[in-house]
Amino acid sequence: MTIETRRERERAQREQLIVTAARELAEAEGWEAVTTRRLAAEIEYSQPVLYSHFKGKGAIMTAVAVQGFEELAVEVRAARTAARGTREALAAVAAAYTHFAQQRPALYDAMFTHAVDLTFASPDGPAYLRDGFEELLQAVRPLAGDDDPGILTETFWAGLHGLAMLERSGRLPLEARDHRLELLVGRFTQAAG
Amino acid sequence: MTIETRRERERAQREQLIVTAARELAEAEGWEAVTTRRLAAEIEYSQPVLYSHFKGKGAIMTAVAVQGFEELAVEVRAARTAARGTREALAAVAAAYTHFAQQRPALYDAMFTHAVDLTFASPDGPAYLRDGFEELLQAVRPLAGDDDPGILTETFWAGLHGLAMLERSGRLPLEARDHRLELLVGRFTQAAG
DNA sequence: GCAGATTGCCTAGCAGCGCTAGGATGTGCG
DNA sequence: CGCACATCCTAGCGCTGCTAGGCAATCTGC
Repeated sequence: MTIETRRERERAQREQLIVTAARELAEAEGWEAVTTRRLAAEIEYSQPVLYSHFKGKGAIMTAVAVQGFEELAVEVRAARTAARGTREALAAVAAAYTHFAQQRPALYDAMFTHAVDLTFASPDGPAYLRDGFEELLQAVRPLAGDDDPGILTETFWAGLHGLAMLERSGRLPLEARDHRLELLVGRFTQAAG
Repeated sequence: MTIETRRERERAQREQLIVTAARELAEAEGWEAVTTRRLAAEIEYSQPVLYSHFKGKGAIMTAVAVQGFEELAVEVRAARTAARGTREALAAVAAAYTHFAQQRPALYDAMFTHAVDLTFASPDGPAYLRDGFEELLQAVRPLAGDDDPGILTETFWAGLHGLAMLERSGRLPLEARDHRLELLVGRFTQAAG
Protein backbone atom coordinates (compact mmCIF):
# COMPACT_ATOMS: atom_id res chain seq x y z
CA MET A 1 0.00 0.00 0.00
CA THR A 2 2.67 2.49 0.98
CA ILE A 3 4.67 1.70 -2.13
CA GLU A 4 1.66 2.26 -4.28
CA THR A 5 0.85 5.56 -2.64
CA ARG A 6 4.46 6.70 -2.88
CA ARG A 7 4.46 5.93 -6.58
CA GLU A 8 1.23 7.75 -7.10
CA ARG A 9 2.58 10.71 -5.19
CA GLU A 10 5.73 10.76 -7.29
CA ARG A 11 3.70 10.49 -10.43
CA ALA A 12 1.54 13.40 -9.36
CA GLN A 13 4.64 15.42 -8.59
CA ARG A 14 6.09 14.72 -12.00
CA GLU A 15 2.81 15.61 -13.63
CA GLN A 16 2.89 18.92 -11.84
CA LEU A 17 6.49 19.32 -12.93
CA ILE A 18 5.41 18.96 -16.54
CA VAL A 19 2.66 21.54 -16.22
CA THR A 20 4.94 23.98 -14.45
CA ALA A 21 7.72 23.52 -16.98
CA ALA A 22 5.30 24.03 -19.86
CA ARG A 23 3.94 27.17 -18.29
CA GLU A 24 7.32 28.67 -17.50
CA LEU A 25 8.66 27.87 -20.93
CA ALA A 26 5.60 29.43 -22.55
CA GLU A 27 5.80 32.53 -20.40
CA ALA A 28 9.50 32.89 -21.12
CA GLU A 29 9.59 32.18 -24.85
CA GLY A 30 6.01 31.83 -26.01
CA TRP A 31 3.97 28.74 -26.80
CA GLU A 32 5.70 28.18 -30.14
CA ALA A 33 8.84 27.36 -28.15
CA VAL A 34 7.02 24.70 -26.15
CA THR A 35 7.68 21.52 -28.11
CA THR A 36 7.38 18.06 -26.67
CA ARG A 37 11.10 17.50 -27.15
CA ARG A 38 12.01 20.73 -25.45
CA LEU A 39 9.58 20.06 -22.64
CA ALA A 40 10.95 16.56 -22.15
CA ALA A 41 14.47 17.93 -21.92
CA GLU A 42 13.30 20.51 -19.42
CA ILE A 43 11.92 17.91 -17.03
CA GLU A 44 14.88 15.63 -17.73
CA TYR A 45 12.80 12.75 -18.99
CA SER A 46 12.26 11.35 -22.45
CA GLN A 47 9.44 12.42 -24.70
CA PRO A 48 7.09 9.44 -24.23
CA VAL A 49 6.89 10.15 -20.51
CA LEU A 50 4.77 13.17 -21.34
CA TYR A 51 2.28 10.90 -23.04
CA SER A 52 1.99 8.65 -20.00
CA HIS A 53 0.62 11.67 -18.14
CA PHE A 54 -1.28 13.55 -20.85
CA LYS A 55 -3.05 12.53 -23.99
CA GLY A 56 -1.00 14.99 -25.98
CA LYS A 57 0.45 18.46 -26.11
CA GLY A 58 -3.03 19.95 -26.17
CA ALA A 59 -3.88 18.30 -22.87
CA ILE A 60 -0.77 19.81 -21.28
CA MET A 61 -1.77 23.25 -22.52
CA THR A 62 -5.23 22.69 -21.15
CA ALA A 63 -3.77 21.82 -17.76
CA VAL A 64 -1.84 25.08 -17.82
CA ALA A 65 -5.02 26.91 -18.80
CA VAL A 66 -6.87 25.42 -15.84
CA GLN A 67 -4.18 26.76 -13.52
CA GLY A 68 -4.67 30.12 -15.16
CA PHE A 69 -8.41 30.14 -14.59
CA GLU A 70 -7.90 29.34 -10.93
CA GLU A 71 -5.40 32.14 -10.48
CA LEU A 72 -7.46 34.63 -12.44
CA ALA A 73 -10.47 33.93 -10.23
CA VAL A 74 -8.36 34.47 -7.12
CA GLU A 75 -6.98 37.76 -8.33
CA VAL A 76 -10.33 39.10 -9.47
CA ARG A 77 -11.88 38.10 -6.16
CA ALA A 78 -9.14 39.85 -4.23
CA ALA A 79 -9.68 43.02 -6.22
CA ARG A 80 -13.43 42.89 -5.77
CA THR A 81 -13.44 42.30 -2.03
CA ALA A 82 -10.83 44.98 -1.44
CA ALA A 83 -12.95 47.64 -3.14
CA ARG A 84 -15.51 49.65 -1.19
CA GLY A 85 -18.39 50.79 -3.39
CA THR A 86 -20.11 48.99 -6.24
CA ARG A 87 -18.62 51.29 -8.88
CA GLU A 88 -15.18 50.93 -7.37
CA ALA A 89 -15.62 47.16 -7.28
CA LEU A 90 -16.38 47.01 -10.99
CA ALA A 91 -13.41 49.20 -11.79
CA ALA A 92 -11.16 47.10 -9.57
CA VAL A 93 -12.36 43.87 -11.13
CA ALA A 94 -11.83 45.23 -14.62
CA ALA A 95 -8.34 46.44 -13.78
CA ALA A 96 -7.42 43.11 -12.18
CA TYR A 97 -8.68 41.19 -15.19
CA THR A 98 -6.85 43.18 -17.84
CA HIS A 99 -3.76 43.34 -15.65
CA PHE A 100 -3.74 39.58 -15.45
CA ALA A 101 -4.01 39.25 -19.22
CA GLN A 102 -1.27 41.77 -19.75
CA GLN A 103 1.16 40.38 -17.19
CA ARG A 104 0.78 36.75 -18.19
CA PRO A 105 0.04 36.78 -21.90
CA ALA A 106 1.11 33.21 -22.54
CA LEU A 107 -1.09 31.95 -19.73
CA TYR A 108 -4.00 34.02 -21.00
CA ASP A 109 -3.39 32.64 -24.48
CA ALA A 110 -3.58 29.09 -23.18
CA MET A 111 -6.89 29.95 -21.52
CA PHE A 112 -8.58 31.70 -24.42
CA THR A 113 -6.75 31.31 -27.71
CA HIS A 114 -5.83 27.65 -27.34
CA ALA A 115 -7.45 24.99 -25.16
CA VAL A 116 -10.75 24.86 -26.98
CA ASP A 117 -11.66 21.54 -25.42
CA LEU A 118 -12.70 23.09 -22.14
CA THR A 119 -16.40 23.11 -21.38
CA PHE A 120 -17.64 26.61 -20.79
CA ALA A 121 -20.91 28.28 -20.09
CA SER A 122 -22.29 25.23 -18.39
CA PRO A 123 -23.68 25.17 -14.84
CA ASP A 124 -22.32 21.67 -14.34
CA GLY A 125 -18.88 22.53 -15.68
CA PRO A 126 -15.74 22.42 -13.54
CA ALA A 127 -15.69 24.86 -10.64
CA TYR A 128 -12.54 26.69 -11.67
CA LEU A 129 -14.20 27.73 -14.90
CA ARG A 130 -17.26 29.08 -13.12
CA ASP A 131 -15.44 30.85 -10.29
CA GLY A 132 -13.95 33.59 -12.39
CA PHE A 133 -17.23 34.35 -14.08
CA GLU A 134 -18.91 34.33 -10.68
CA GLU A 135 -16.57 37.04 -9.49
CA LEU A 136 -17.42 39.22 -12.45
CA LEU A 137 -21.09 38.53 -11.86
CA GLN A 138 -20.84 39.65 -8.24
CA ALA A 139 -19.35 42.93 -9.39
CA VAL A 140 -21.81 43.53 -12.22
CA ARG A 141 -25.07 42.47 -10.56
CA PRO A 142 -25.54 45.53 -8.33
CA LEU A 143 -25.29 47.72 -11.43
CA ALA A 144 -27.46 45.66 -13.73
CA GLY A 145 -30.69 47.61 -13.18
CA ASP A 146 -33.41 46.06 -15.31
CA ASP A 147 -30.98 44.04 -17.38
CA ASP A 148 -30.31 40.34 -16.91
CA PRO A 149 -27.22 40.25 -14.65
CA GLY A 150 -25.80 37.09 -16.19
CA ILE A 151 -26.00 38.28 -19.76
CA LEU A 152 -24.80 41.73 -18.80
CA THR A 153 -21.81 40.12 -17.11
CA GLU A 154 -21.07 38.14 -20.25
CA THR A 155 -21.17 41.37 -22.23
CA PHE A 156 -18.87 43.13 -19.81
CA TRP A 157 -16.53 40.17 -19.85
CA ALA A 158 -16.44 40.33 -23.62
CA GLY A 159 -15.41 43.97 -23.37
CA LEU A 160 -12.55 43.11 -21.05
CA HIS A 161 -11.48 40.19 -23.19
CA GLY A 162 -11.61 42.27 -26.34
CA LEU A 163 -9.49 44.99 -24.79
CA ALA A 164 -6.98 42.44 -23.54
CA MET A 165 -6.68 40.74 -26.91
CA LEU A 166 -6.51 43.83 -29.09
CA GLU A 167 -4.01 45.57 -26.84
CA ARG A 168 -1.84 42.50 -26.63
CA SER A 169 -1.56 42.07 -30.38
CA GLY A 170 -0.71 45.70 -30.92
CA ARG A 171 -4.02 46.44 -32.59
CA LEU A 172 -4.77 49.12 -30.03
CA PRO A 173 -2.20 51.66 -28.85
CA LEU A 174 -1.09 51.03 -25.29
CA GLU A 175 -1.04 54.65 -24.16
CA ALA A 176 -4.80 54.91 -23.88
CA ARG A 177 -5.19 51.60 -22.12
CA ASP A 178 -6.36 53.03 -18.81
CA HIS A 179 -8.54 55.50 -20.62
CA ARG A 180 -10.35 52.74 -22.51
CA LEU A 181 -10.84 50.73 -19.35
CA GLU A 182 -12.27 53.81 -17.70
CA LEU A 183 -14.70 54.33 -20.55
CA LEU A 184 -15.78 50.70 -20.52
CA VAL A 185 -16.36 50.68 -16.78
CA GLY A 186 -18.13 54.02 -17.07
CA ARG A 187 -20.56 52.62 -19.62
CA PHE A 188 -21.42 49.77 -17.28
CA THR A 189 -21.81 51.83 -14.12
CA GLN A 190 -24.48 54.14 -15.45
CA ALA A 191 -28.06 53.48 -14.53
CA ALA A 192 -29.73 51.12 -16.97
CA GLY A 193 -31.48 52.85 -19.88
CA MET B 1 7.28 45.83 -73.07
CA THR B 2 4.11 43.93 -73.81
CA ILE B 3 5.79 40.68 -72.97
CA GLU B 4 6.92 42.05 -69.65
CA THR B 5 3.49 43.37 -68.79
CA ARG B 6 1.85 40.13 -69.81
CA ARG B 7 4.19 38.24 -67.52
CA GLU B 8 3.55 40.59 -64.68
CA ARG B 9 -0.16 40.28 -65.23
CA GLU B 10 0.04 36.50 -65.21
CA ARG B 11 2.13 36.59 -62.08
CA ALA B 12 -0.39 38.83 -60.39
CA GLN B 13 -3.18 36.50 -61.41
CA ARG B 14 -1.37 33.52 -59.98
CA GLU B 15 -0.68 35.40 -56.79
CA GLN B 16 -4.37 36.13 -56.47
CA LEU B 17 -5.04 32.48 -57.18
CA ILE B 18 -2.87 31.53 -54.23
CA VAL B 19 -4.62 33.93 -51.87
CA THR B 20 -8.05 32.80 -53.00
CA ALA B 21 -7.15 29.14 -52.69
CA ALA B 22 -5.76 29.69 -49.21
CA ARG B 23 -8.86 31.53 -48.14
CA GLU B 24 -11.29 28.99 -49.56
CA LEU B 25 -9.37 26.11 -48.08
CA ALA B 26 -9.29 27.81 -44.70
CA GLU B 27 -12.97 28.62 -44.78
CA ALA B 28 -13.83 25.09 -45.82
CA GLU B 29 -11.56 23.09 -43.51
CA GLY B 30 -9.91 25.56 -41.16
CA TRP B 31 -6.41 27.00 -41.18
CA GLU B 32 -4.86 23.80 -39.86
CA ALA B 33 -5.76 22.20 -43.19
CA VAL B 34 -3.93 24.91 -45.12
CA THR B 35 -0.46 23.44 -45.60
CA THR B 36 1.95 24.60 -48.24
CA ARG B 37 1.78 21.20 -49.94
CA ARG B 38 -1.98 21.18 -49.98
CA LEU B 39 -2.07 24.75 -51.21
CA ALA B 40 0.41 23.99 -53.97
CA ALA B 41 -1.70 21.05 -55.11
CA GLU B 42 -4.77 23.26 -55.08
CA ILE B 43 -3.25 25.80 -57.46
CA GLU B 44 -1.66 23.03 -59.51
CA TYR B 45 1.88 24.25 -59.05
CA SER B 46 4.75 22.95 -57.00
CA GLN B 47 5.47 24.11 -53.48
CA PRO B 48 8.41 26.47 -54.20
CA VAL B 49 6.18 28.57 -56.45
CA LEU B 50 4.42 29.81 -53.33
CA TYR B 51 7.73 31.14 -52.05
CA SER B 52 8.38 33.05 -55.25
CA HIS B 53 5.27 35.07 -54.45
CA PHE B 54 5.27 35.20 -50.66
CA LYS B 55 7.97 35.11 -48.04
CA GLY B 56 6.24 32.22 -46.32
CA LYS B 57 2.96 30.80 -45.17
CA GLY B 58 2.50 33.67 -42.76
CA ALA B 59 2.65 36.18 -45.59
CA ILE B 60 -0.07 34.29 -47.44
CA MET B 61 -2.27 34.36 -44.36
CA THR B 62 -1.60 38.06 -44.02
CA ALA B 63 -2.69 38.59 -47.61
CA VAL B 64 -5.93 36.78 -46.83
CA ALA B 65 -6.34 38.93 -43.73
CA VAL B 66 -5.96 42.10 -45.77
CA GLN B 67 -8.77 40.94 -48.04
CA GLY B 68 -10.83 40.36 -44.93
CA PHE B 69 -10.25 43.87 -43.61
CA GLU B 70 -11.32 45.34 -46.92
CA GLU B 71 -14.51 43.31 -47.00
CA LEU B 72 -15.31 43.97 -43.36
CA ALA B 73 -15.04 47.71 -43.95
CA VAL B 74 -17.39 47.46 -46.93
CA GLU B 75 -19.99 45.52 -44.99
CA VAL B 76 -19.87 47.76 -41.96
CA ARG B 77 -20.15 50.82 -44.18
CA ALA B 78 -23.17 49.36 -45.96
CA ALA B 79 -24.85 48.68 -42.65
CA ARG B 80 -24.11 52.14 -41.33
CA THR B 81 -25.29 54.09 -44.36
CA ALA B 82 -28.47 52.03 -44.61
CA ALA B 83 -29.49 52.87 -41.06
CA ARG B 84 -31.53 55.99 -40.31
CA GLY B 85 -30.84 57.30 -36.82
CA THR B 86 -27.63 57.40 -34.84
CA ARG B 87 -28.73 54.68 -32.43
CA GLU B 88 -29.90 52.51 -35.30
CA ALA B 89 -26.60 53.08 -37.06
CA LEU B 90 -24.60 51.85 -34.07
CA ALA B 91 -26.82 48.80 -33.74
CA ALA B 92 -26.52 48.09 -37.45
CA VAL B 93 -22.75 48.45 -37.40
CA ALA B 94 -22.47 46.16 -34.41
CA ALA B 95 -24.69 43.55 -36.01
CA ALA B 96 -22.76 43.70 -39.27
CA TYR B 97 -19.45 43.32 -37.47
CA THR B 98 -20.38 40.32 -35.38
CA HIS B 99 -22.22 38.78 -38.31
CA PHE B 100 -19.07 39.02 -40.37
CA ALA B 101 -17.03 37.34 -37.65
CA GLN B 102 -19.59 34.62 -37.25
CA GLN B 103 -20.11 33.91 -40.95
CA ARG B 104 -16.43 33.87 -41.89
CA PRO B 105 -14.62 32.58 -38.83
CA ALA B 106 -11.50 31.50 -40.67
CA LEU B 107 -11.17 34.87 -42.33
CA TYR B 108 -11.73 36.63 -39.02
CA ASP B 109 -9.11 34.37 -37.45
CA ALA B 110 -6.59 35.36 -40.10
CA MET B 111 -7.32 39.00 -39.35
CA PHE B 112 -7.13 38.89 -35.58
CA THR B 113 -5.73 35.65 -34.22
CA HIS B 114 -2.94 35.19 -36.77
CA ALA B 115 -1.26 37.82 -38.94
CA VAL B 116 0.38 39.76 -36.15
CA ASP B 117 2.76 41.46 -38.55
CA LEU B 118 0.18 43.98 -39.69
CA THR B 119 0.65 47.55 -38.56
CA PHE B 120 -2.35 48.80 -36.66
CA ALA B 121 -3.35 51.88 -34.84
CA SER B 122 -1.18 54.05 -36.98
CA PRO B 123 -2.40 57.06 -38.99
CA ASP B 124 0.08 56.27 -41.72
CA GLY B 125 -0.82 52.61 -41.88
CA PRO B 126 -2.40 51.01 -44.94
CA ALA B 127 -5.82 52.34 -45.85
CA TYR B 128 -7.65 49.04 -45.61
CA LEU B 129 -6.73 48.79 -41.97
CA ARG B 130 -7.99 52.26 -41.18
CA ASP B 131 -11.21 52.07 -43.19
CA GLY B 132 -12.97 49.59 -40.95
CA PHE B 133 -12.12 51.53 -37.83
CA GLU B 134 -13.24 54.71 -39.56
CA GLU B 135 -16.65 53.19 -40.13
CA LEU B 136 -17.01 52.32 -36.48
CA LEU B 137 -15.84 55.80 -35.58
CA GLN B 138 -18.51 57.38 -37.77
CA ALA B 139 -21.14 55.39 -35.96
CA VAL B 140 -19.83 56.03 -32.45
CA ARG B 141 -18.92 59.71 -32.72
CA PRO B 142 -22.45 61.14 -32.57
CA LEU B 143 -22.99 59.25 -29.32
CA ALA B 144 -19.68 60.03 -27.66
CA GLY B 145 -20.86 63.00 -25.65
CA ASP B 146 -17.95 64.32 -23.61
CA ASP B 147 -15.81 61.26 -24.23
CA ASP B 148 -13.00 61.07 -26.76
CA PRO B 149 -14.64 59.58 -29.87
CA GLY B 150 -11.56 57.70 -31.00
CA ILE B 151 -10.92 56.00 -27.69
CA LEU B 152 -14.60 55.32 -27.20
CA THR B 153 -14.67 53.67 -30.61
CA GLU B 154 -11.70 51.53 -29.65
CA THR B 155 -13.57 50.46 -26.53
CA PHE B 156 -16.70 49.65 -28.46
CA TRP B 157 -14.67 47.75 -30.99
CA ALA B 158 -13.12 45.73 -28.20
CA GLY B 159 -16.60 44.83 -27.00
CA LEU B 160 -17.57 43.59 -30.44
CA HIS B 161 -14.32 41.69 -30.85
CA GLY B 162 -14.65 40.11 -27.43
CA LEU B 163 -18.18 38.96 -28.15
CA ALA B 164 -17.14 37.55 -31.50
CA MET B 165 -14.21 35.64 -30.05
CA LEU B 166 -15.90 34.26 -26.96
CA GLU B 167 -19.01 33.20 -28.85
CA ARG B 168 -16.98 31.56 -31.57
CA SER B 169 -14.95 29.44 -29.19
CA GLY B 170 -18.01 28.28 -27.31
CA ARG B 171 -17.11 30.25 -24.22
CA LEU B 172 -20.42 32.08 -24.36
CA PRO B 173 -23.73 30.37 -25.11
CA LEU B 174 -25.07 31.25 -28.54
CA GLU B 175 -28.70 31.62 -27.55
CA ALA B 176 -28.19 35.00 -25.91
CA ARG B 177 -26.06 36.36 -28.72
CA ASP B 178 -28.54 38.98 -29.86
CA HIS B 179 -29.34 39.85 -26.28
CA ARG B 180 -25.69 40.55 -25.48
CA LEU B 181 -25.28 42.65 -28.58
CA GLU B 182 -28.37 44.60 -27.57
CA LEU B 183 -26.96 45.23 -24.12
CA LEU B 184 -23.59 46.32 -25.50
CA VAL B 185 -25.15 48.73 -27.98
CA GLY B 186 -27.49 49.96 -25.25
CA ARG B 187 -24.56 50.81 -23.00
CA PHE B 188 -22.99 52.87 -25.77
CA THR B 189 -26.10 54.72 -26.85
CA GLN B 190 -26.89 56.22 -23.49
CA ALA B 191 -25.93 59.80 -22.86
CA ALA B 192 -22.40 60.08 -21.51
CA GLY B 193 -22.23 60.04 -17.71
C1' DG C 1 17.29 29.65 -88.17
C1' DC C 2 20.39 28.71 -84.74
C1' DA C 3 23.71 29.03 -80.33
C1' DG C 4 23.87 31.25 -75.87
C1' DA C 5 21.98 33.45 -71.92
C1' DT C 6 18.16 33.85 -68.98
C1' DT C 7 14.04 32.85 -66.71
C1' DG C 8 10.74 29.74 -64.56
C1' DC C 9 9.70 25.62 -62.49
C1' DC C 10 10.10 21.01 -60.35
C1' DT C 11 12.32 17.13 -57.85
C1' DA C 12 14.47 16.06 -53.82
C1' DG C 13 15.84 16.90 -49.40
C1' DC C 14 16.63 19.23 -44.58
C1' DA C 15 15.45 20.02 -39.88
C1' DG C 16 11.91 20.01 -36.91
C1' DC C 17 7.12 18.80 -35.34
C1' DG C 18 3.54 15.55 -32.52
C1' DC C 19 3.18 11.04 -31.48
C1' DT C 20 4.00 5.74 -30.96
C1' DA C 21 5.89 0.95 -31.15
C1' DG C 22 9.06 -2.23 -29.08
C1' DG C 23 12.85 -3.44 -26.47
C1' DA C 24 15.93 -2.71 -22.46
C1' DT C 25 16.43 -1.71 -17.66
C1' DG C 26 15.42 -1.72 -13.05
C1' DT C 27 12.20 -2.81 -9.20
C1' DG C 28 9.15 -5.66 -5.98
C1' DC C 29 7.44 -10.29 -4.83
C1' DG C 30 7.34 -15.44 -4.02
C1' DC D 1 17.67 -16.24 -6.15
C1' DG D 2 14.52 -16.07 -10.18
C1' DC D 3 10.41 -14.64 -12.00
C1' DA D 4 6.99 -11.01 -13.19
C1' DC D 5 5.84 -6.58 -13.51
C1' DA D 6 6.23 -1.73 -14.20
C1' DT D 7 8.92 2.01 -15.96
C1' DC D 8 11.39 4.35 -19.23
C1' DC D 9 14.23 5.17 -23.42
C1' DT D 10 15.74 4.55 -28.30
C1' DA D 11 14.26 4.71 -32.72
C1' DG D 12 11.18 5.81 -36.11
C1' DC D 13 6.68 7.26 -38.73
C1' DG D 14 4.31 10.73 -41.26
C1' DC D 15 3.80 15.26 -41.32
C1' DT D 16 5.19 20.39 -41.31
C1' DG D 17 7.51 24.91 -43.43
C1' DC D 18 11.08 25.87 -46.25
C1' DT D 19 15.26 25.60 -49.65
C1' DA D 20 19.08 24.00 -52.79
C1' DG D 21 20.21 22.51 -57.34
C1' DG D 22 19.26 21.00 -61.79
C1' DC D 23 16.27 20.65 -65.81
C1' DA D 24 13.62 22.62 -69.51
C1' DA D 25 11.48 26.06 -71.92
C1' DT D 26 11.80 30.79 -73.49
C1' DC D 27 13.84 35.05 -75.18
C1' DT D 28 17.96 37.46 -77.34
C1' DG D 29 21.76 38.38 -80.69
C1' DC D 30 23.92 36.80 -84.76
